[in-house]
Amino acid sequence: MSTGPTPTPPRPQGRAEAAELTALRLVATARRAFAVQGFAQVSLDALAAEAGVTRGALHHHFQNQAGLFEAVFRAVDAEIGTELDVVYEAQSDPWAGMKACYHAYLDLALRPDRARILFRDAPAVMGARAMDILMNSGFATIVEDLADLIAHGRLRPLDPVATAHLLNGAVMAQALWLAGCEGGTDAQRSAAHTALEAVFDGLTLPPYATQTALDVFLDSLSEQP
Amino acid sequence: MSTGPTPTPPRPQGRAEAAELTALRLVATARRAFAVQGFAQVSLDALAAEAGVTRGALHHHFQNQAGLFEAVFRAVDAEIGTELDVVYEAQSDPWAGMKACYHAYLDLALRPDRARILFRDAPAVMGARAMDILMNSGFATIVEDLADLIAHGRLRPLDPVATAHLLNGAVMAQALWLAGCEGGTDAQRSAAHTALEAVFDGLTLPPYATQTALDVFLDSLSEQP
DNA sequence: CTAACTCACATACGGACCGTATGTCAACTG
DNA sequence: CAGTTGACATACGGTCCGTATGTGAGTTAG
Repeated sequence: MSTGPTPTPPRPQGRAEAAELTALRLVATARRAFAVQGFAQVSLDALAAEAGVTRGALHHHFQNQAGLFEAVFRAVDAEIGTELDVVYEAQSDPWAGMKACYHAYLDLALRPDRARILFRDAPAVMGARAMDILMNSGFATIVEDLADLIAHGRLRPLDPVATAHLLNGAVMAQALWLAGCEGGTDAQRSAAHTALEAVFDGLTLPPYATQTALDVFLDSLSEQP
Repeated sequence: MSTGPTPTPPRPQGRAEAAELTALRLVATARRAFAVQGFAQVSLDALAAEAGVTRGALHHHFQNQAGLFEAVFRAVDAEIGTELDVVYEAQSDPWAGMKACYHAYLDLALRPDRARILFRDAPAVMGARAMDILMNSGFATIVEDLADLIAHGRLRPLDPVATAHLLNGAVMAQALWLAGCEGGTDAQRSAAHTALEAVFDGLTLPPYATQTALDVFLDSLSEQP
């Protein structure tokens, strides 16, 4: 067999692989353009030229500008998902892992190259589907983990599905709000994290639910205007 | 003087009044169009025709489509402001009045003919200025009232400006989130109100800060999925 | 091995739409 | 009453998008 055909051919690149590459190149180029210029300011002509193809190729892979945007949107969402997997694995405790993921989501999703796409343009371009997609990313996993935590007595006996909606809604609200303020000030971002921590405290069993995080946050308001 | 010229002439309508009328007509027509079709789907040709003028008149009053949108945006924001004044006056207690205003803001701003303009299209069209304008609507008044409440011992000794930012940010985050979900379900809306009430509880002095509202909300999650 | 077929992509076309530049006529002013 | 201002209409140029059609390389069947 010597240097026989590898299971993943590296060079030959049949027609299908080449097509997928151009689609990926278009998505990558579009992502950069959408992030810095915004959806409405991006010209498909310029975009295709920058990607080294014509608009014909673009319309072959994506129905229209909104379709291309949705592909970019899903790519960014998926990318955050894989990064969150790393965050989760780094924590030994499942409850700590879940909390770390929500905190990390705020930072990861609000990165300048992502915030505009996810939270500023997506609602206008995709409507309610935008938030639906973001909310349901890894939703099933969250529900499972919550059910486990509740079953093991780590959390109050809440409905896992409703609680997952609550947590996702809370973090999404903070993200939308901060994205609308150009990422927000450092104080605003830390306030969002503290508010999130307060929600987590509320989910734990009574001995842990002291609402200390919210108190600390409110007290800090007295000092730094 | 008999029937001399009234201070607000009802009929004659000089050139200035007529011009203002057409501008108002354009804003009113645009508001309806933006609310139902969304910014990007509105044609200025059709808009001007529906208002009974040409696009030349439109561009005489507004620089471009974004300028017209911003006029509509500010009109909606101002309209909510006057409605909130009524809500505030209906409450005898200043703290109750402030709380009622924030709760009312959620309902008033999320009305179907307003939510899309304020929270879905505005961030894409106007950028960060959108949230800036909404945040600063009546901001000075809120700060004054908070300072009074704190001085009279109704609230914890917090910085009024920072607290006003906190409250406005909280209600704006809830509104943005619900607007992204097509107004949200009834359960989501009541959850937003409950979360808001929890923040209010946290601002009151220790004897009142029992976080009961959040507890009630969390307990309710166990029953209705 | 070759001929037919498929498909990724390019080219060409028609049309909607926007912003500006220019024209016009009524209302105001000295 | 003549000059000026300003509100609005008309006309034009240009950008951009979506589709329809053409083409040539890659794939497959016989």
